[in-house]
Amino acid sequence: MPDCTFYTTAIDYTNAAPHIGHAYEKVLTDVLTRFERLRARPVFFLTGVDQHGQKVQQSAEKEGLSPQEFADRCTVQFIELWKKLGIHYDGWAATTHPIHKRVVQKILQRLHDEGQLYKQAHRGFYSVRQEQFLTDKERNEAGEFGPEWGQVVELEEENWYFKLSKHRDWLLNHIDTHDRFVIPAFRKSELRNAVEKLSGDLCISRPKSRLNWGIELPFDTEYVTYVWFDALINYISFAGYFSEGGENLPRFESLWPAAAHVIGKDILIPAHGIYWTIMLHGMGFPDLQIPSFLVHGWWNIGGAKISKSLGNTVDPNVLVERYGAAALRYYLMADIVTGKDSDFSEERLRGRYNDELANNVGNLLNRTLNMSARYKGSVLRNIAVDHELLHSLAVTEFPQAVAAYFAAMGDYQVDAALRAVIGLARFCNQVIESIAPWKLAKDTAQSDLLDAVLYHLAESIRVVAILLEPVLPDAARGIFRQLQINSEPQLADAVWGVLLDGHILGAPTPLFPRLEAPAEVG
RNA sequence: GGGCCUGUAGCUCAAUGGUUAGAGCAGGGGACUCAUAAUCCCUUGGUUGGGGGUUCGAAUCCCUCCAGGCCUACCA
Repeated sequence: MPDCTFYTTAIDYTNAAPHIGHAYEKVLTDVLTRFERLRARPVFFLTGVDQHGQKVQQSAEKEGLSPQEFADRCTVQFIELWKKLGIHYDGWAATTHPIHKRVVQKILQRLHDEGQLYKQAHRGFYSVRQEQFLTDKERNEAGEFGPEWGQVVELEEENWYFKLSKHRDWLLNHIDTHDRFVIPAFRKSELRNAVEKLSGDLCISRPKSRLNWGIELPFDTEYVTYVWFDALINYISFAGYFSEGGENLPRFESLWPAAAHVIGKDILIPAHGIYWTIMLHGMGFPDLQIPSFLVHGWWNIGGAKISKSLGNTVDPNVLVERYGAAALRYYLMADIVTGKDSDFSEERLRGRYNDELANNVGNLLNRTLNMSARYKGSVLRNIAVDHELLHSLAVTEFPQAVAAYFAAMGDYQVDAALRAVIGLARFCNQVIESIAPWKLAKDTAQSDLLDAVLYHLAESIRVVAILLEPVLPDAARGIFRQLQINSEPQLADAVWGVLLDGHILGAPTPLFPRLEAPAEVG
């Protein structure tokens, strides 16, 4: 078993600028990773870019660049965005990297040596314009290939194939016997249906005469590797598989199998659920070494899916500039149920941020620190006072919120985890209204109760900060600074009673300034 | 055509076959003054898409129809 939790994301295709869906997947994985770090468990987060393939080659040609130049230029956009969003990854998978090429070629060579690959001629209809073979799927209702394909010729071409179908029954059994193989469960049944229909093998090559932007087959240099076969291997090539040492890669045995490949619903079938899983099995990985998939949904816009042709793409860079990384991260985690689709709305982004972070959490911190400074000189006293509501906060609400948070995070339900945290903060605001510390401050006989209220609030806020850390790492540290806690947030401290008697709180500064709608443009 | 999924308050979502289907936001009314015009309380709002069935009991299980999404295909 691995001793380090390994999360990966899909690697993004360097053919277009990142959109909100790319950002969501990386933030989600970043949050899962930070959660592991927060509880002091070793974790490795791998993400990257998929740079080979026909579309990159074509786009590069259009702009008069080499494929590498084009891919590099696109790659920078992703790296810059991850920096802005605070995505803290441990490994970067770029498929044009020599390490990756070497591993892909070693795998291919071995599969070839073991007789798992074969060469076969394929005769079919080929679109010269689109540079691809057409199947019956591409025929229109009249049974013809439409004008969008340009000149269509019938030709014969030899290619290399991976014996996929002989693993079909194994895969069905694996699906049936491994509950967490695909999360959420309904995606698993979709995959199962697809596998049952599986027939035929996987073409893993492209002749160089058609496409040369790829990894050369080591045993047949007239061909390059099909882009999916190449790309999927990033999950192991950058995790140290077949490492020769000295490459600054992690130790493969400590990572594998991945706790979750975080992917979108569009690439479960067939790419990951069938191709990748069978590739691993073909390479000799036993059942226990087969990774799991966490399949997330899509952000729609106005009910329609994001597409360049509809022109409804949302540039995450614009959102970060407009609202900040924290607001975007929070919204992307809070307003979608992991696995399902959601509708993107800037109004909801502002609404949830203002209500839940600014008005609820931020203001709770602010009013608590203010009252402490005003009434108690910012000195926290841990005094035992018998008070029903405070008792219920410390003994019931607090542990329940922490437990709900853990349960939700364990199921990748970040939205539910956040609800638990916000609920705790909300309860604290209710406690304040109910006890009204400003009234206690006018009566010296109530001094101990006033101290107790402030202590309970500070403790709750401290843990709210810890629990928010995976989603809002900077804000969590901001809360710690205002509370004048010098340690780093960690889940081991998400228990009651850590702040000491006599602890001095800091001065309040609005932590989540309210967001306004951008001014209407023209 | 087939398969999978979804349908719960205006919106986003809860509710493991078990009290009178809940929460947040939005809407309405009020209170408070520590605070980021924040907060708190009360409140409006439901034929759980329709219909039928199983059950002592159904949002939940079964059938059917409707609406939507995704996948896939002339062999279910």
